[in-house]
Amino acid sequence: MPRGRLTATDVVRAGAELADEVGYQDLAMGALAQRLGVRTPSLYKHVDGLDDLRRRIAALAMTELGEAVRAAIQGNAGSDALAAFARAFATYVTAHPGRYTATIGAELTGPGDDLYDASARVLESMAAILRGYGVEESEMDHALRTLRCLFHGFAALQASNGFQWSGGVDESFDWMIGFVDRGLRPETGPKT
Amino acid sequence: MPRGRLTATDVVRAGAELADEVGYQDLAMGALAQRLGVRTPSLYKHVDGLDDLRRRIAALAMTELGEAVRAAIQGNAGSDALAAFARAFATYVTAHPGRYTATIGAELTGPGDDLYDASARVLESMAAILRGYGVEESEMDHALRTLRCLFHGFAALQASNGFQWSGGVDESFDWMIGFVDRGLRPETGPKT
DNA sequence: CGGCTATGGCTAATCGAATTAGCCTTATGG
DNA sequence: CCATAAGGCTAATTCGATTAGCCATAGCCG
Repeated sequence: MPRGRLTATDVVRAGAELADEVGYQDLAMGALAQRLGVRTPSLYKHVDGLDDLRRRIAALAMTELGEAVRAAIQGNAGSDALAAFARAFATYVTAHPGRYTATIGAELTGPGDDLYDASARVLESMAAILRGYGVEESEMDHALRTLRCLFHGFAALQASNGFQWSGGVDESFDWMIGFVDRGLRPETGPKT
Repeated sequence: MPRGRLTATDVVRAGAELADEVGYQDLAMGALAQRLGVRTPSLYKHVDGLDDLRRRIAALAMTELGEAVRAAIQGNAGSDALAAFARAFATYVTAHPGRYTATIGAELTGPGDDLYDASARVLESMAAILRGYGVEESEMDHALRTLRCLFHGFAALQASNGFQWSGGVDESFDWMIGFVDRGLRPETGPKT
C-alpha cells in the first residue's frame, strides 16, 4: 500500500493547484506538504525551497498557457487567430489565477531556463498571429511587445484584484481585441 | 538633540525608498527600522505591520504617479496628451520600480481607501485623454480598461524583469503609443 | 538469496523575520 | 510642577522556512 513516491513533477503540480485554490500569496511549504500527505522537510528532496517551487510553478503555467494558445490558434489566421488566442489566454488566466500570478514577478534569466523557453513559445504564437496580419518584420518586435503588455496587463489586473470590473469584463475584453484588430489590419476605411 | 520623532508618513516614505533600492521582495521591517535608526518594534507605533506598510506604499506610489501624469497632460490634448502621459508614466515606473511593484498585487477595496482613490485619479487622467480623442461615452469604459491593461502590463514587465528588452525599449514604447494613437484617432486614411 | 546503496521520508533542531507584551522616558499642556 | 499619552526600547513569542542527521526500503549485484 505504499502510496507511490513523490516526484518533483507531483510537487510542482500540487503546488500549482494549491496556489490556484488559496491564492499565490498563501502558497506555503507546510500547506503543500499537508496536501501531499507528507511532512514539510520531505518536499526539499524534490524542490530546492519555496523560491524554486515558485519558479517551477511559473514555468508550468507558462508552458500550459503556451499549449493552450497554440492549440487555439491552430488553423486560424488574422482576426480569427487573434480572437482565438485572446479567448484561450483569458480562459487560462481566469481558470488558474494562482499559477499565472507566479509568472508575474518571476525573473527571466535566459535560454535554457524552463520559464524563459516557455515564455518564448508563447511569444512565438503571438508572432505567428502578427505575421498573419502582415506586420512588417521591422515592426514585429514592437508589435509583439505591445501585445505582450496588453495581455500581461490584463492578466495581472485580473489576477490581483479582478479590478473592480464588476460588470462587462467580457465586453471590454472583446472591445480591446477589436481595437487591436483594427490597428493591425491594413487600413480599409472608417472604423465603424 | 532628540532626533525628531517619526510619523507614519516618514515610515512609509522611507519604506518606499527602501523598496526602490533593494527591490520590493526584500522590503522588510528590520531593514526599514535600521534605515530609520530605530528598533523594529517601534515601527508598529506607526504602521500596522508589513502588509499595512505595503499597502500604504502602494497608495503613495499611485498618488505620486497620479500627480506626475496629471501635471504632464496639463495643457495638452489628443496625441500630445497621450504622449505626455505615457512619458510621465514610464518615467515614474522606471524611477520607482519598488514602489510601483507594491501596487501590482494590491487589492483595491472601494471608495474611501487611499489606494482606491489614488487609482481613480489616475484613471481620471486617462479618461480625460480619451475624451480629448472624442471617444464615445459608450466606449469610454472599454477604452479606459484597454489603456489600463497596456500601461499596467508595461509597468509590470518593466518592474519585474525588465523583460529582456535588452535594446529598443524606448522605441517599442513609442511604437505602442503610436499604435494607440492611430487606433483612437478618428480614421483619416491609410496608416502610413 | 543476502547484502549495498541511493532515494525519499521522518524527527528534531536551527534560523530569521514578524509580531506582541509590557516597561520607560519625555514632550506637552493644564 | 505634575499627569498623560505618544513613541522608543527590551524581552519574549510565534510561525514558516530550512537544515542536519537518522531510518526504512526498493532495486540491484555478486
